[in-house]
Amino acid sequence: MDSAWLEDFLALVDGGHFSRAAEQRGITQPAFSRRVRALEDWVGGPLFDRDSQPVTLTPAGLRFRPVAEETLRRLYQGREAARAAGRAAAETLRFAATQALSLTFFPPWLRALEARESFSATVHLTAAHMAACEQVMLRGEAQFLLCHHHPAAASFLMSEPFRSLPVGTDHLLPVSAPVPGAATPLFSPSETSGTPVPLLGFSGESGIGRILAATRAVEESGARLGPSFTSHLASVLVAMARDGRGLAWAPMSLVADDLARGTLVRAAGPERDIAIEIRLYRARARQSPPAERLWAAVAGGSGTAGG
Amino acid sequence: MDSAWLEDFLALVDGGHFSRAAEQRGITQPAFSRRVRALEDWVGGPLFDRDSQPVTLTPAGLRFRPVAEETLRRLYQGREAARAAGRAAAETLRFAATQALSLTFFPPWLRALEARESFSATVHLTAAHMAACEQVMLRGEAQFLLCHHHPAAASFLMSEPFRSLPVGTDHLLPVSAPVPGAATPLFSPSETSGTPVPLLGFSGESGIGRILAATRAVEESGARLGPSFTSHLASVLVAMARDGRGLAWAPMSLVADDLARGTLVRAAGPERDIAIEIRLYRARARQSPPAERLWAAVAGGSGTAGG
DNA sequence: GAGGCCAATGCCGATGCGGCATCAGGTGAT
DNA sequence: ATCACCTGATGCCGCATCGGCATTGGCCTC
Repeated sequence: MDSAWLEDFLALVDGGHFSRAAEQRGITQPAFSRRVRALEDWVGGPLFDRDSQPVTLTPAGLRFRPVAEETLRRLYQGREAARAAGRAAAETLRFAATQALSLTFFPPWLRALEARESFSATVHLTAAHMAACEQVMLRGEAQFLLCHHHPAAASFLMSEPFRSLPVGTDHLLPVSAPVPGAATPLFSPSETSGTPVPLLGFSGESGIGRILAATRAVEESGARLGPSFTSHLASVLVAMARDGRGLAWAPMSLVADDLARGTLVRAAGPERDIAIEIRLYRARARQSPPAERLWAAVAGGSGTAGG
Repeated sequence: MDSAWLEDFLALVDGGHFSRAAEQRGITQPAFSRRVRALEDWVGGPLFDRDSQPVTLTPAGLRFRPVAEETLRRLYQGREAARAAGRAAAETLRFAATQALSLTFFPPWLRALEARESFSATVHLTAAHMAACEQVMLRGEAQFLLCHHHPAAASFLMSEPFRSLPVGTDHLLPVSAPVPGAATPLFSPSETSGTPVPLLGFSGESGIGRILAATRAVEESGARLGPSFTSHLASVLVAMARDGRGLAWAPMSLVADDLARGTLVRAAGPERDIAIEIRLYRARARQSPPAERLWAAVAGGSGTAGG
């Protein structure tokens, strides 16, 4: 059943004459006649009484008329809706970001970018731990991934089908709640007393955890550390540290406020800070125009492209 | 837009694989692939993400899915409804009958026919005056016409494209209200007193009027008659006569009750009665099966066919 | 009875569709 | 790492179908 047949049908109902309706539909009268016949064959009975002038609808045709009208209306309406949905999806910028960056870095970074380049696209952000973010990127569910990067921590994101740009810098540093009333840490890697320092550690899915493991930062701190709690969520570990539950390595972006307010203090000197980058990753394959515009804006505005 | 494309679309949504959906749809995978592509071209954007296994819907496809489902449902539903409408119309027996026969003759005649032949078809009856009935037959809006017939009253119904069967006999007779308290007519054609007898006459559209005109019954009655009221409706004239307003020629079928009850009396002796037939007319052209069955039943059960 | 209008039909050429064979990308097993 | 297999896409070809043209046949009007 060709939807053109329905248009033909309505044109004939409207015009009342095969030849006039055919002209309106832009085909010859014989072709038009055959298409009407085809529709009648499909329905299974005559729709028009050709014996009267102008041609009139049979009972079957009378019943079929609203069907044809509604079907066409729904079809064209549906097509428009699908197009709109496709367009909206194409213009949506889909980000993935690790949770730490979603909370602190992403909002002002996006705002600055929007202010500078006046993006109007809608934005979708998937906040997850690093392993989940990588899966999202692999499945193409996000166009961009914002995460921490350290040369020692390998990832397939550094491989051929992906590219990245640096968009900021950060530090990983050990923090702890302060000793009550003082500015000295409750726990510190340099402690040598009997009980091990309780460590608030990252589980394997975490990007920061990978960096810490790769740089052997914990081991090299020289501390006797006992894992007391693990999470893949930096903010959870920070909350635990704030509560005096142990020592945690956290990104500066996440604990700057706490350090300023004194609710957390450095547990080691700045010389032990691990410098890390914040990078924006994308698949090398061509993305949607809005995504490409964003990439160009990031590349042009903030740093040099990297592989 | 071919509705088959919508079926293909839903099959692919369901199956998740081009090759499996193609098999289900009874075509090869390449052809199926092209038809899906054709639908996508028509919609104006991709509906499936072919990179995932099984293939998944894009946002546009997700939006289009209910459209495809509803469109197909409405289309098939509408087709069935149209078929049913056509079938019902084809199985409806459409009669036209003059009003006098609609009221008295038609109901018991149809009941007897149904009892004898066990028809189940629905019946439509158009009751109108003779001229309107003829138009109905000419336009094919009725398959059968039930009316009075007299050889002297010509009609195109006696011409080649029509056939007829006698289904009963009747008489036209002059009637009048009785003289109060007696069984003699208030008005009679044999009256010779000064004032003319008021005539309740048929207008030209009436079949009975034509017969009376053709047989010159009124003139040959020898009465001095003054037209006082005309109608194309026999029952109206009878009601007027019952009210003592004059003399009317009426079919026996219509006034038998009145004569039995004495609310009307004969205004002339039975020797002046005009014998008429009740005939069933049809177009010679082949009619619907139920109509042909009815015709055969009438022809076989009650009389001999006529031209 | 002739002419005009209307829809149906026969015929032909071009377009398009489907099938076959093949290609290309990705995955899993050895 | 390689091969086998499964996925969907594509080039090619034959055939069915569709549309246009010319014509027929029916009906109405003048």
